Amino acid sequence: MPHHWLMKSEPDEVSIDDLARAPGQLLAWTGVRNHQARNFIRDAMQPGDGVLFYHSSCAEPGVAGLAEIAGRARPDATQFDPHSPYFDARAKVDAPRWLQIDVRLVRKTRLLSLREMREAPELASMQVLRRGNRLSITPVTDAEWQAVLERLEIPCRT
DNA sequence: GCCAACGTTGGC
DNA sequence: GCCAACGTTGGC
Repeated sequence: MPHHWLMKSEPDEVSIDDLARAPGQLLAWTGVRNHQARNFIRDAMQPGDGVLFYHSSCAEPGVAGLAEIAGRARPDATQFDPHSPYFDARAKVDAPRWLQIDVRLVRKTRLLSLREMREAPELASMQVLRRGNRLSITPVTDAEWQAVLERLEIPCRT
């Protein structure tokens, strides 16, 4: 049973256009430093899972495109890099603490703004919209996924 | 294990 | 820049 996800990225760091320009339109999703989000990568994400690529902490927050999980979880390389802002001194190569996973662009979409998402009754219970939510990766239900695609006027995949 | 202090997230 | 909300840290 495939899952769907919403993954937040600050466009100043990695935007939907960065993903579109990447070789193979594929990027490793690194820098997750929250246990719950990491556990989604480790335990639940499967190749082919749908991803709502969400721009956060920016002038126009919202869903900026569709992507898909493109590989398996593996140790996040940035945890071992002393020059990375995501360096974790407690992580060891033989005992990694954090995971990354590849994400491939499906298509860029119009921006489905946070405001529009909040106004959509079908999206009212989305985890990402819940008060106080700070998780950078949240599950998206089938119904929410369909509703987002409808709002973006994109035919649903089978 | 408790909990105050502090840091981070992220919309506005 | 503000601030609510939440996570993490570290003394006890």
